[in-house]
Amino acid sequence: MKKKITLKHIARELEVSVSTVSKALRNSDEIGRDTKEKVQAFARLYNYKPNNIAISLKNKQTKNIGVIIPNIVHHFFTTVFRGIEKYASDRGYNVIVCVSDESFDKEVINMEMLANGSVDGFIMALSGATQRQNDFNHITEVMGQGIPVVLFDRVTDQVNCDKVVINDRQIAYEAVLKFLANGRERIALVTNESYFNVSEERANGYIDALKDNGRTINENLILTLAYDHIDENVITGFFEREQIDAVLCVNEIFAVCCMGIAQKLGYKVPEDIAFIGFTDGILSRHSRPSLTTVAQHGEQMGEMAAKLLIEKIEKEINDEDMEQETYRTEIIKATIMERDSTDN
Amino acid sequence: MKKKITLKHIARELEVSVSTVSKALRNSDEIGRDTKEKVQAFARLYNYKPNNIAISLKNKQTKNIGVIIPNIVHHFFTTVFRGIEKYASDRGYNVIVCVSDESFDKEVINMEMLANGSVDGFIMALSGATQRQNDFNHITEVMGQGIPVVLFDRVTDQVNCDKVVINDRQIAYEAVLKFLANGRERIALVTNESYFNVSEERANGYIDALKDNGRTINENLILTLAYDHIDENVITGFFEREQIDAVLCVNEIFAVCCMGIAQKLGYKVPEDIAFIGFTDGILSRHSRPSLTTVAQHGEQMGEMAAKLLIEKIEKEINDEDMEQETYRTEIIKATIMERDSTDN
DNA sequence: TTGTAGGCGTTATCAT
DNA sequence: ATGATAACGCCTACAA
Repeated sequence: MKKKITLKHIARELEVSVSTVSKALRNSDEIGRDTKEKVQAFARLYNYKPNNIAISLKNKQTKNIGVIIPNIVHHFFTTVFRGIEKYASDRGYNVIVCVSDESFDKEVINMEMLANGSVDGFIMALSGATQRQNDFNHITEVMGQGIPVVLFDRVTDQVNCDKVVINDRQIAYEAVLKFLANGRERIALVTNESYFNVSEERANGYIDALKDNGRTINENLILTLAYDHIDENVITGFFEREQIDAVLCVNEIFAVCCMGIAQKLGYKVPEDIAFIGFTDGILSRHSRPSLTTVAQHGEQMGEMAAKLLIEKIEKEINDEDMEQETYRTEIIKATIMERDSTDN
Repeated sequence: MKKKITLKHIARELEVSVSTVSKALRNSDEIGRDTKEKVQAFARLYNYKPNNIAISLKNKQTKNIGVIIPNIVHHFFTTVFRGIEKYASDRGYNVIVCVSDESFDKEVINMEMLANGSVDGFIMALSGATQRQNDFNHITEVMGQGIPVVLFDRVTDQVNCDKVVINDRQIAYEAVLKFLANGRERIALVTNESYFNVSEERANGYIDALKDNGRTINENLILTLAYDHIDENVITGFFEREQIDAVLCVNEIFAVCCMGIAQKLGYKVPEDIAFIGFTDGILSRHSRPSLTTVAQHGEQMGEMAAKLLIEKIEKEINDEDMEQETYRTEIIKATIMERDSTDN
C-alpha cells in the first residue's frame, strides 16, 4: 500500500537534497559513489518512478500522440491504429485515441482538448461531416501553434501537412482492367455518397479505366448507396434491373452484401459475375466464395503516419529556426488480393 | 502562427499579475469588472486555453483513462472500447489505449508507463500470456498506489477489484438448451486452448446443460483449436469423423469456418446441422446463412467499466479516509441473437 | 561532491 | 481589488 514516492520523499528520508537525489538517479558523476548507491538502492526498494506529468511540464513534451478517427469499429481504421500504436510505442510514445463519430463538432472538441498540452502531435482521418462542410480551421489552428498533424486516408487538399494515402484511383483502375482482361464488359460500381474523397478517387479510377479502353460509361451501372445503412431492396432492384457481369465495390461490406444478393438471384460467382471489394478485412476472407479485395495495408499506413509525425515532432524540438516547413504525401500502394470471387 | 499563450504572457502584456489574470479568467469576484473584461477579451483574442499538463500536475488528476487490451482488431474489444470512449468522453475524460498483443511483458510495460502520472485509472482485459502465467503483481502494485483498476471480460479471481463480465456460462447453457429443444442431440463444442477463463466458462455451461438434461458428455464432440491459427484440415477431420447436428463455437470466426466446412461436406444449415457462435460481429451478420450468435453487448460492457472506474476515481478524490474499499462485479447479460443458422 | 535557486503553467492562500 | 508567494515534481545552471 505504498503511495507514489517522489524525489522529495527520498531526499527527506536520506537527508540529502532533492537535486542530489535527482542526479544520483541519473547516474551523474557529480555524485559520490556511496551516495549514489544509497540513493539508488532506496529508489529501487520503494520502486521510484519519475512522474511523467512533471517531466512533460518541464520538457514541454508529452510523449503522447493524439489519434482522431471517425470510427473504431471499421476494420480499416482498426488496422491503421494498430500500425500507429506499434510504431509509436516502440519509440516510447503513448497513443491517445478519440473518436469523432463522423461528427465535425466532436472532431473539433477532441482536437482542442488534446491540443492543450496533452499530445505532441496528431494523426487523423477526417470525419464525414468535416469533409462535407469543408471546414478545417481546427486543424490549421493547431498547426499554427506548432503542433504537427498527419492526415491519413480521408485527407484534404486544403490543409498543408504531411499525409498518407493509398493510390485509390490507380488501384480501382487496375481492378477494372482485370475485369476487362477477363472478358467482362458490363462492369458495375457500387459506391457511397461522395463527400468521401476516397470514394470519389475510386470512382474516378473506375471511370478512367473504362474510358481509356474505349468503353463508354453507363451511369445505370453505378449504384450509390447511403453511408450508414444498407437497403437490400435497392441492391436487389439494381441487380434485377441491370445486366452485370462484374462489380467493383468501394468497401467490403457492400461487396459481401451485393454478392449475397446476386447469389440469391441465381448468379454464380465468379462464373456469371465477379466481385472485387475495397478493404481487405475478415469479412472478405470468410465470405463464400471468398472475396477478391483491394488490400489497403492499413497497418503499414499507420506506421508511415506515425513515422512522419514523430519525425516532425522530433525535428521541431531541434530546429528552433523553423527553416521553411516541408510536407510530404506518402502513398501506400494498395494491392489486389485475389480470392475466389474473380477468375484467376 | 501564434504560439501557445500562457497566463504569464497575458499578465505581461496587460501589466497585471499572473494571479490577477488567473482569477479574472475564472470570473472570480475578487477582480474588478473592467480588469476582468480586459483580461477576458485579450484571452479570447489570443485564444488562450489553460495547459492541461500544468493543471494535471497541480491537481494530481489527469482526466485520462488508460485502457489496456490484448488486441484491437478483434471486434469484441473494439466495441467495448467504443463504449468506454463514449462514456468517458462525455464526462471529460480522454482515453489512452495500449495494446498488450497478448503478451505479459507488454502488458506490464504499458501499465507501468501509464501509471507514472499519465492516467487516473485503468480498464483492462488480461492478455493471454498473463492469464497463462498467473502473475498479477503489476496490477496489485498499481492498485496499491491508489490507482483504481477495472477488469473486464478476461478477468481473474486473484485480483480484488471492480470487474465487468458477461454470464458466459449461463448463456452457453441456454444455447445448448435451445439445441436440445429443437431436437438436436449430437451437440458439439468448438473451443480453444483453455487458459482463457471465458472459454472455460462457456465450456462449463455446455457441459452443465447436457448433464442437467440427462445427456452424457461425449469428449469426441469437443474440438479444441489453437488460439491464433485455424487449421482447416483439423476441422474437416472433425466433421467427417463425428456425427453432429449442432455446434456451439466460442467465437464467431470458429463458427463461420466450421459452418463453411460443414457446408462443403454437404451438410445443409440449419436443416442437418445448426450453429451458434459467440461474439456478435459483422461476420455473423453477413455469413450465409447468417449466424445465430451470442451477443456480448460489448459497448454496454465498456460503458459499465468506464462507469465503475470513474466512480472510483472520483470517490478517491473525496474520501481521504479510504473507508474500507468495496469492489463490485457487474454482469452484463448476453443474449442470443437468432438468425438463420438455427431453427426458429 | 553536494546544495541552492529558478522555472515549466497553474491555482490557492495570504498579504497589501 | 490586486499582487506576491508557495506549491505540484522534476531538472539543471550555478554556487558553495
